[in-house]
Amino acid sequence: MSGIDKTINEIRRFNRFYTVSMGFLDSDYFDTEYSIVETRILFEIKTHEKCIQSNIAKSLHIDKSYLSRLMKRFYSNGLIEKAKSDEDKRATYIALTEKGILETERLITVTDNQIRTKISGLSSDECEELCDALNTVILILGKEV
Amino acid sequence: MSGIDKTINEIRRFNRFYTVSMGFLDSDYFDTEYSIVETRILFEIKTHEKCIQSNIAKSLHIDKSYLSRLMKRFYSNGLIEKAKSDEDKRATYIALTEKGILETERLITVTDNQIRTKISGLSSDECEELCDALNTVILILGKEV
DNA sequence: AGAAAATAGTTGATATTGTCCACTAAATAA
DNA sequence: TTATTTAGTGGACAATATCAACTATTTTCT
Repeated sequence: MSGIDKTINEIRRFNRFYTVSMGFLDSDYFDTEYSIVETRILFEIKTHEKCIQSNIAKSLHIDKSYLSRLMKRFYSNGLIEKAKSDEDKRATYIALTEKGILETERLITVTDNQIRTKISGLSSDECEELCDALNTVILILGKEV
Repeated sequence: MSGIDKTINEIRRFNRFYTVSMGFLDSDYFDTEYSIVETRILFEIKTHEKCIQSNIAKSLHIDKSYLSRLMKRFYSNGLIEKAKSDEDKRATYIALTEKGILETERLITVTDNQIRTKISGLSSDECEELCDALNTVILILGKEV
């Protein structure tokens, strides 16, 4: 078996482990009112200036019409505000409202606590080793994308 | 910030990266006729002797009624066969049929190839480093579950 | 042994999530 | 200037998932 094949197997094994371990399969695992995708979108808006829908759709690989509807809901729930772009009259800049910021931060806290529970038994050496390992994966795979 | 907090942040960062990178957000990314969960179930059946539904439901964290319906579909599509358990008359042993085995193997090949594409640019050193890192994550987090 | 609780699995009803296509309006390329 | 691409919306619908109620066993507990 070549190095590539070995790596593919390892990635598969990791994916089986990690998706279950983090609860990506059971979509209400992070027991908030928001789905994983919604959480990710809110985070995306929070961390990007002059955020427009098509960029979110591209970076998260989600359907633009689906995103449009989710945005509509965020808007009616008062989580986001819109501002017409001057540079491009088709586009709308999206930003979190005060309420949206609070809500997103609450969401982050909740999921942080869920992660905290998972790793509560780790020693600081293990924490460091884990961080290094995760970072290594990002560095290596990140070059590929 | 404590080591734990740093680790939580790193896990969040990793999750953001990895879910997008592997396409877990865009559910048709692995462009097969099967969802991620379905693929996982078929794999679970393939790798376990005397497989029963409640075990699958537990290990993948999915709803038993939902699983029941998916199984029904696998059955009508001729992917699985059932055998009454003698030890427990409530339970049914599930196994892949010949067709189910072929189908699952095809599925594995397809997803393998998708992973292969992602990592095609890696050197063998990078492959090894990646494997080590993934394995480290499993070892450290695996103790916790 | 017998009552109570737990487990395996199914089904109805329904909610949530996501897709596909067609469309308008504006921007960019030819 | 015509053609193509891009930003975003909405209708119609399909796929995915949840919840509660139910039967039939099995296990637990006294």
